[in-house]
Formats: sequence, C-alpha cells, structure tokens
Amino acid sequence: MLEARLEQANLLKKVVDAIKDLVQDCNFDCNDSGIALQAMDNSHVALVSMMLKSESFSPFRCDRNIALGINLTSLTKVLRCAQNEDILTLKAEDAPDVVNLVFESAESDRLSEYDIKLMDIDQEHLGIPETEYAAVITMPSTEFQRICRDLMALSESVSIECTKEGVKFACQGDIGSGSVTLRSHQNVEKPDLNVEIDLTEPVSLTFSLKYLVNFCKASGLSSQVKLCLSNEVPLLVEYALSNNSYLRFYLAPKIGDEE
Amino acid sequence: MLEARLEQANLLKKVVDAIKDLVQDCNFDCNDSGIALQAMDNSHVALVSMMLKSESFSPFRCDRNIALGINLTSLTKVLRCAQNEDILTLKAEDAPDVVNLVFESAESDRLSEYDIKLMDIDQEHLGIPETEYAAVITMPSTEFQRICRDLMALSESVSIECTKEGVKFACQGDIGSGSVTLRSHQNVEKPDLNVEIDLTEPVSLTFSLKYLVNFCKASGLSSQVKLCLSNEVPLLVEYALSNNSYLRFYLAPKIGDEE
DNA sequence: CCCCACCTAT
DNA sequence: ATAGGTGGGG
Repeated sequence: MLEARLEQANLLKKVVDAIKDLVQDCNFDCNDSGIALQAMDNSHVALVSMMLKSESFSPFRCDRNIALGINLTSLTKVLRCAQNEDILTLKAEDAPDVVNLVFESAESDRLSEYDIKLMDIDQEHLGIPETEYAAVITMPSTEFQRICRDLMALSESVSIECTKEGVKFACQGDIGSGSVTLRSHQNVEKPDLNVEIDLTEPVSLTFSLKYLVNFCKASGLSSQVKLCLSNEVPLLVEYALSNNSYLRFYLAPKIGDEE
Repeated sequence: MLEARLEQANLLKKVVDAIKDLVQDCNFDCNDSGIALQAMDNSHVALVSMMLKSESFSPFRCDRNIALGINLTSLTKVLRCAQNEDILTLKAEDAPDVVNLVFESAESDRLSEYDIKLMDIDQEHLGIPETEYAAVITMPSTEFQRICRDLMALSESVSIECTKEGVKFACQGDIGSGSVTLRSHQNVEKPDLNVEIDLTEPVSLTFSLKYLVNFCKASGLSSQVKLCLSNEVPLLVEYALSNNSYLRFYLAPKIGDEE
C-alpha cells in the first residue's frame, strides 16, 4: 500500500496546474523512492518529468510498485478542494481502483477526503538519458517567465543563444523583432536573482514559445529555473524542489523551416 | 540619425497607453527640439498633441527631421516588454525602415532590444492656434478622472460650467442626474491637491464623457491636469510633464441637440 | 520599491 | 477558469 503525507497540499496543486495543459491522463508511479510521473504531450513535442522523492513526504510508505493512472482534470478538481494550508495524505491499496486524498487543516479541526477513480494507462516508459549539456543557465524563474511572455507578443518561436558572456533570447515577427540579453551575475544579497551560465560550448537553438510559456506555469514552485541546452537535443527546463524532488520539462528544438 | 535616451521607459509607456485608443497609427516627428506627435481620432472629434522636448532626454541627438510612422498597437506591445525601472533609448536612422527601442535595466545586467517596422503615414499637419482661454481650471488629475468616471455612470455627456466661484460638472441621464462642484482652493501642504480657477469670462460647455474618460488614462503622467475652455472652442486638457514636455488633448464641444 | 490580494476582463 | 491589471500594505 501507499501512504504519503505532504505538508503542503499546495505543492501538488501547483505541480498539477503546471502540467495539466500538456497531459490529460498519466501514471503516478509510486515506489519506495517516491512518486514519479513521466508523460509526453499529445503532439509529442514536449515531455514532462516529475519526481517527488520519498523525503519530500513525512511519513512516506510504499511497499510495492504501484502505478496510479489518473486523469489530471479530475485530480485538479479535487486538489482545488484543498485549502491553502492543508496537509495532504495520498493513499492507495496495492492493486487499487481508486486513489484516496485526505486534506487536514493544520489545526486538524477539518478533514476532507476524496477518492478518485483510477484508469489503466499504457505505460510508454521513456528512458531519458542523463545528458551532459553544452550550456546550463540558471536564472530567476519569474524572469524567464517574463521573457517568454514578452517575446510571445512578437512571435511564435524564440531562439536561445548562449555564449560565455550571456544568454540571448531573440525572435522575429510581423511587427518587428525583439531580443533580451542577460549577462551572468551574482547578487550576494538576493541569490534568487542570480543568473549563472555554465558553458562548455556555445549553443543556439529555437523553440516554440507556446510550450515555454506553458512550462512557466511552474514558476511558483521555485524561485530559480535551470535551462539546459545542447545542439540538436531537447531543451531541459528544470524547477528544483526541496529534497531533490523536481519538475522537468523537455522540449524538442525547432529545426530548419519550422523556425 | 535619432538617439534619445529616456531615464524612465515608463513615461513613454503611459503616454502611449493614454492615446492608443484614440489613434491607431501616427507619426512621431523627431527634430532637434524633441519628439512631437499630433493626430486626430478616427471620428475627428478629438485631437492628441504630444511634445517630448529634447531636454526630457539625456542625451538627445537628432541630426535631421525624421517622421517615424508607428502603429501604436505594435508600440504598446513592445513597451510592455519594458520593466518598471528600465531606461529606454530610441534609435532610428535618417531614412529608417524601423525604429529601435533598447531597454536597459538600471543594473544593466539585462538588455532588451526591439525593432518595430515603420509605416508611411500621410501627414495631415494641424496648426493649433495658441488661444487665450476664457477659463483655465487646474486640478488634481485623479480628481478629474474620478469625476468623469462617476458621471459616466449616468450619462454620455457632461456640462462643464465655470464661474468665479467654482466649476460644476453636471449631467442628466435616464436614471437621474448628477453634478460635482469644485471650489477653488489652495493646500499649502499638498499643492498637488490645489484647485485653481483662472477666469476672464464665465463658460458653459458640454462634452462627450467617453472621450474625457479616455484622456484621463494620462492621469498617471502628472498629478495635476489643466482644463482650458472658451465658448464655441474645443476644450484643451493638458497634462504637463517635466521640461515643458506635455500631453494635450483637444475635444470639440457638443452643440445644440447633441447634448 | 516590492509583494500580496483582490478584482475584472477574456 | 485563468490570467493580467490595479490597488493597498509592509
């Protein structure tokens, strides 16, 4: 059986909000190391990979591997029933028909309980190779969100060009063109504002802004976002959570005429 | 070539926000004295006149007269990409295809650059006579905005009646009628709250509230607004900016049955 | 000057 | 239902 208690029901709420527009139904794979989710979006351009490590829960118990096939729209509806400070416990039997969500108010004077029916979902398990990226950019997640939104006013796509000096987001559209260039810099007072560029080789790739804007819904999960690029390889957009948990998005670059 | 650096990108943002609903496309006329704009609204009832003097920029350089024909919707999109404290530099060649806007963050760790394609716009240059007005009312811009909004709940038009004692904004509508009367007064502590009436002859004129409310979008540009009236003559609504720069709106009075 | 919460508008 | 804008508070 699974029993996983999350101090912040809010965390799961934000995670699901950030991915529910990309993926309708997917498996939450539970085992003793935590709860994982991997799914491609309908058009197979983007991939979501979530990992909530057992350490992010307290307590966490999962005796056997269980795949919980969940419709994310249903899950969203139920998660909206949590109040801001609620504590969430996820429960499931070993061969479950339903997943059980329990919300407790911090003062434990209110207890809400929901069962969501599960579905069988074909497991297309995706081995994601751990890549060494040519460029790794760490920056404030709100800034990345802002850049993507701004440039979307001009174009469908953005090119991300990274050199030792900085990273340049650029686009062209009907009304004109635009670019935002960030230099790496440290802010000792507010490390959340740091922009860090770790580069082994210059990179330049083009991506769909629609997807990036979508990924940016996760901005509330982490003050910093990590963009990992290598030529010809999907971009990795990572929001790190506590305890090595994470929410990652992969996006295939546009190539040639697509740009 | 033109190169004009504005410490507050925000200023242009507010100016364009205030006029973009009146005018779609217009020329920004640049010469060594600054950047000017004059345009009538589509229905030729209102006229906008902006003057940003060269002294409002630092530095300001404009070798020749250049007319930059800009679509204000495009310009708005680009100005939205400026962050609050950004410094804006406008650049254009002598016979330009595009105008270039550069936003620098105060800490200059971020630099955004946009090109907007220009268009050819027929210059209907409008000689605006410098009039001696019968009544000049200076009042807090937020108060004028509030009055126009309030009265719009009742009617399409407002009469502005100015005597030595004060100014009365009045309207009649289906649900009833309303009026707001201001007496001139000084507040030594907070001169922004002054209401001043400079009158050579009593005036009473009626105007479309829709337009006035529209003009009031400029309220953020200046704490005070100046209303200049003479019988049979368009109302002048002026927002004074630093360095003798200004944003002015003219509105023809309604006459006879129109009221 | 920044952050948060409310509200409105799509 | 969601996202952006506005207004108020720290």
